Amino acid sequence: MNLTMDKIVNLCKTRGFVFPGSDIYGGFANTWDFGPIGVELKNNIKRAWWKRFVQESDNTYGVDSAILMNPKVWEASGHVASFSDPKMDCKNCKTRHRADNLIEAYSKGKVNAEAMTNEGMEQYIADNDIKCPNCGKRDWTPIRQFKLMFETSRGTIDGEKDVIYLRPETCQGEYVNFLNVQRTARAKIPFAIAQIGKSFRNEITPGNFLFRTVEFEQMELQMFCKEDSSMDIYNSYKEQALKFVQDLGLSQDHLRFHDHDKLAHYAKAACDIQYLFPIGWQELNGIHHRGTWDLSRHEQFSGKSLQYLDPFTNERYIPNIIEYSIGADRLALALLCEAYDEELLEQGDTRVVMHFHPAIAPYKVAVLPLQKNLADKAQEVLNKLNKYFMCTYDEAGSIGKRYRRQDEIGTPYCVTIDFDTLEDNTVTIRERDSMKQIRLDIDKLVQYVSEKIMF
RNA sequence: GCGGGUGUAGCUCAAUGGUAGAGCGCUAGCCUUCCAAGCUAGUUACGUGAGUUCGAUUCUCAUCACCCGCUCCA
Repeated sequence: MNLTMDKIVNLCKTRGFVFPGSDIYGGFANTWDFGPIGVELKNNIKRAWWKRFVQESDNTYGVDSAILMNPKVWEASGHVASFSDPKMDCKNCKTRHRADNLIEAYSKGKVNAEAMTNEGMEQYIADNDIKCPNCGKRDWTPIRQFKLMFETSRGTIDGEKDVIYLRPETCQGEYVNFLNVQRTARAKIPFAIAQIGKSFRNEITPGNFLFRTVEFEQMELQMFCKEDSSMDIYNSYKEQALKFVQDLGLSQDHLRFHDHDKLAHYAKAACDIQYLFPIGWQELNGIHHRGTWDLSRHEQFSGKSLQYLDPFTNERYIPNIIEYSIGADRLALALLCEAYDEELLEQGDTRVVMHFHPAIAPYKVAVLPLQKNLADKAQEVLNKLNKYFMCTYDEAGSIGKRYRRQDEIGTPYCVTIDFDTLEDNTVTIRERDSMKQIRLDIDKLVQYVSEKIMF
């Protein structure tokens, strides 16, 4: 099977995983709305991540910080200064380039373009006759800034508004709460703060369905540690991050580490886990050794001490930070791609089966009366099961057709009520992947399914 | 923002200067005791605006939206 993004998008739209944002207005570029089964999938993914990294960890604490933060946070983080790129277009071949990259490439890194003004960069490019790397001509537009943070304003009186920003990353919410969490949780280093939440980036060229969107959800944690153990922790998170996505069902063949050779100015080490999407190898998550940069900057900009007092040695220090961050939407996309399977049928047709791990499948159980006159009993069973997990019900069409409907959205179990059910209180439970059927007492269903869907 | 492309039922596609059809899907009914049955009925569309024309879904222009490149990295 040749898996394309189109197939995934199509399935998502027709079955109700994901719809184009603002659909009835013709859409709104690079926004997507999760539909009835998409929201279940995504919630299950978030729950699985939280369970693995917060619930089952003895030193990780959650927060849910505000999206809108004091603008000084973004000055401290460097986003106000650097999160807007100086871009120039080549008028000849219509390609776009970053002025600072052009200068640094030309000078082989000897000139620090980040320290230059836009006018300075334009002048430098003119003086040195820097040409378009694509077509070789020098026919540039002036530099324009592309602001990567969404701006909004606070204050109801026009003209007296303060510019504030939609957060471009969630981690600052952990950094500013570092001591709050440490104190109230009585946490000792090493410990981590985790968060799941939305971030916003005014990307120039987003795209590829859920892969890059202007509004996206991050699942990330910041581990605060001593410098001497920081590399061990960094490496440990690489392994944990890989195991997590493998446990969710991503195959080993579709995953690889990608260590960065070019590091951000604050980073001591950085590594991605890449997934083989239909569009090629792309980043799924990142693990970054951020050193003391973030907390030092916040100390500097806030004027508050962010030092940790080690209760064993009585030394005070700013901890190192290891960041582990994964995109929830991006992971959902990877899992949709991984689960997607087309089965060849006799007439040469195909049908789609989604092989989700049961823990992330939108519906765990579909309750199906063999015939419509068994609907009452089926409803009774449904009402028992949906106290424990997400279920669906279907009585329309033949039983085979209904099994296929469920296969197409990845429901792992179908429970069929037949006439024997009325006599002996048993049902047929049919498993998606094996298509095996067993007979089970109704009162044992909850336990049976619970064990199977455990993550 | 720039260049190219696209726009007809929920989906996949047709046809046409005289306002549109199919398959799939979906809904209801009949039938049916475990993997796409059958029969009957029903369901829904020309992105928006202007121009040419007696008349535009079709031609022209504009506009909007989306897709693909130029970017970046959760």
